[in-house]
Parts: sequence; structure tokens; C-alpha cells
Amino acid sequence: MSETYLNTCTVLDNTNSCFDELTDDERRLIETSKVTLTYKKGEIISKQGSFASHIIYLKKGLAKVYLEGKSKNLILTITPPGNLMGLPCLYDGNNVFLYTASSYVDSEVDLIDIELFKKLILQNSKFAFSIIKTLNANTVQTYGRFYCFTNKQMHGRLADILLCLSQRIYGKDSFHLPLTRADLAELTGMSTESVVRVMKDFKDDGLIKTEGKEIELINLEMLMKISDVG
Amino acid sequence: MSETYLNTCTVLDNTNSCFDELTDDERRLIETSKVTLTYKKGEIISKQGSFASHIIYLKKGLAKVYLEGKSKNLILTITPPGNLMGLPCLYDGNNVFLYTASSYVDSEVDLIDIELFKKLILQNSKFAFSIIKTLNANTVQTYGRFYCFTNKQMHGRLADILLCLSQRIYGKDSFHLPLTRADLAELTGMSTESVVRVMKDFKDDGLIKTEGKEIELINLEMLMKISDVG
DNA sequence: ATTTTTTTTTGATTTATATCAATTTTTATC
DNA sequence: GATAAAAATTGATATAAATCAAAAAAAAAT
Repeated sequence: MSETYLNTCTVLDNTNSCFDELTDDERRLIETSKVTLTYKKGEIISKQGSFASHIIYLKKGLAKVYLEGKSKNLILTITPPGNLMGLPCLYDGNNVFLYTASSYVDSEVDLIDIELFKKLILQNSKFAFSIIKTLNANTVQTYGRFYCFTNKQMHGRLADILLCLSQRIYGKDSFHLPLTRADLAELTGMSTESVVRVMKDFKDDGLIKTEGKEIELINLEMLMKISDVG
Repeated sequence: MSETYLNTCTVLDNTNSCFDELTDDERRLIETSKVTLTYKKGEIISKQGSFASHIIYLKKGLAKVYLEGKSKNLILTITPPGNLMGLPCLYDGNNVFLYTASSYVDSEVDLIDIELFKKLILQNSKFAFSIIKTLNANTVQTYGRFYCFTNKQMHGRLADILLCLSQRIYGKDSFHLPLTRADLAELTGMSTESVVRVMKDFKDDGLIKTEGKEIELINLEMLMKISDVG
């Protein structure tokens, strides 16, 4: 039970390569029919429950993918550029977005017609297989997140997210974090006040340093241990 | 936010039809190479972390699919006959079972070589597409379950499971439930004692009746309301 | 520069739920 | 049928974490 994949980490790390499997003709089909859109920070890219006519490819920016709840949202994943959104809509008798996606920062997406997408899957099995792999990569991540939300407690979950952001988005121990405490709360499934308190614990214990929105992870080893123990 | 799909329900209801997409030759390939095994109640069918050389098709019985945790397990789904297990192993650089599957009752499975399975996906895109649909059906369910575990509290979750078992497995309001309170606890992510207490609440409020392992749902409407409100 | 709004922080209280401990009931075994 | 083992129940207690309320700090708007 020290599974690398069982962590709260939310950031997809599979840059999507499924388009590599297409022929030049097929790729041209997408290129000529796709629609490119830009979104400002905070705008909704796809709305849970709305008709899903397109698969969404995130070209630039950062997206938040989440289930909308009565009281609070459940963030499923943070999607960096190079990834597809809306794939789970490829599902019998269902052409509806299962989740809402919104932009964390200014973003740019390509919309690919879902019927064209289906057609490509049916005519190119390599492409289909690569979609299968992508879906499974997502599933692995969701399982890990699910496990953490139900098994780890606050300190573990927050350590997870800090490590995840540091490693998967910024690639360094010291970075500028544009998220509010409320964002972190949403991400870790805890209350804003609890985020503040746990952050304070981490600071008091010398695990992290913060100055405004700048954050530095000082004791990575200990953070990992906390993440692991839960 | 009164989504039919957002419930704790754990039972897969998509009887797998992907084999219908195969040609006779392809089906024969599977038939001749498959290995059939039987498992007694409680035995482990696939072990999380072990080498996944096969995709598992459940022919008879009922399987519990779960992540093994340090202290407690997280049940991902209850799989009735006609479904595949181990599909998420089709994932780059990964030939390891992501979850453990064990039999709730005496069960029978077919093991299909994973390399053959991959070959069929790559040579038959209709088959591949049907696998995609199956994976997505699973994802929808996992999302719903994830939402409930993090948003609903005990009464809602238990109401969910009772309704789910009644509707999806037994197809009637009155049934023999072979699960212990500890099983129900595992299924709903609560402690055994809490299951007992909530069941008592339901009985006191005239929502259900129990006699030994027999259980009858009396006030379905109210149970649904509890499930919905959380 | 001042006001307004948003975000962060802190302390006190409440709540849901787990845990612990003990007892009763049911089921299985010899 | 007696004994052992497993499961269900009950009550008391502990705990993690949310909520509530209020103040301080920071950011944005005028």
C-alpha cells in the first residue's frame, strides 16, 4: 500500500497523443471542421447536463473539471493544455456533459464535432485504442482521488495537493500559487477555514513557507510522509 | 441537481455487449483461448497490484471490485454477470490490476488473454468503440458514487444502497439480503455500528421492515427523498 | 487616498460519525 | 443439543472537521 497512483493529485499528466494516430486526411478533417474558442478566467467551458455536441481539446490555459453539487462542487481533475475534455459523453443514449468545465486562467480550446469524433473512432482503431488508454489514465486518477477523499484526512489531502501542484504544474519547490484558500478548499474537499488552519500547522512545523501568494515547500520528505500516512 | 446518475448505487447495469461486435472468427479466437475458472464465495479473483495478464469476464455470480486501503477498502462497484473486469489495465506502461476483485457468492469467470484483447481492439474498431462505451458507463457510475461519498451523509447513502440493491439486483421491494451489516458498512463507507443505527432509524420511521436477512422496503418514496436530500 | 469588496485568519461551538466496550442474538460446529 | 464463533445491537465517549461569528489584512474600485 504505497501506491504511486493513490494520491489526491488532480492534474492530468497525459498529454494527449491520440491525434498522432490519425492519418493526414483524418487530421485535415478535424482541422477544417473544428471551432476555436477563447475563454477568460472563470468562464464556463462546458456545463454539466447540457447537450454535448463537441469534444473539447484544451490548447492553452488550465481548466477545472467538476461535478456541480447542491452545496459544494466536487473537482474531478485539473486539466492542463494538451488534454481532451468531454470524452465520457461517448456513452450509449447519452449526449450530455457529465461535468462542468471552467477555466482557471484565460484559455483556448478547439471544439471537435462529436459525430466526427465517433466516425474517426469507428474508422481508425489505433485512434480508438489511444482513446481507451486516455480514458483509463483518467480512471486511474479518479480512483486515486476517490480513495484519498474517503481515506485520508485534512493534513494528508492538503500535503497531496501542494506536492501535486509543485511537481505537476510548476515543476519546482517554490512557486506563485494563484489559487485562493477557498480554491484549495474546493480542491481538497475541506472548508476554507480548515485549509487556513492546516496551512498554519505546516508553516509552524517548518514544512512550508508562504509570503502572499508565493509558496515554498521546504520539507518535501515530511510532506510526502504526511501525504502517505494520510 | 436531481441527476439520476448521481447516486451511491454500485451495481453495474450494462450487460456487456461488446462481444456482439466481433466477427465469428474473432469470437472463435476468444473461445478457443479463454480459460474458465470458478471461485467460491469470498475468494479473490484479481489482486490489486498483481500482473494483469487477462481481462476477466464474469459469467456467473457476483463480484466486489474494490481498492484495498491501509485500514478500510473502498468498493468501486458490484459487478453482476455479463460484465468485464480489468479493463482499466489497458493503459500505457501498465499491466497491473488497479483494483482487487473478489466473489460475493460462488462465481464463474472467463479469462481472456490481454494481448488477444488488445489485438481485437486494434483490428476491430466497432469492438473498440463498444469498449469505450463500457468504460464510460463505468466512469459515470464512479463519478456518481464519488459525489455521494463526499456529499451525502449516512442516511442518504444507506437509502441509496437499499434502493439500488432492490432495483438493480433483486427487482422487487422485498428480498433476501445476504450481506452482513459489515458488508453494508463497507459498501456505504460507514462503520458497522452506524449502519445498525441508521437501519434502526429507518425501521422506527416505518421506511423498512427486517426479519433476519429478509428486508422489505415499505416507503420507497421517502427513501428516495432521503437519498436525494442526502 | 479612501472606500468597498474580497480574502484570510482566529476562536468558540456544533455536528456527524467513528471508536471503544460490553451485551445480546444468531449462526456454525462439534 | 451444547459449545464456540460470528454478527448485531446498545450506550458512552472521543474526534475530526464543519459551521458560525467576528476581526484583520489584502486587493480592487472609486
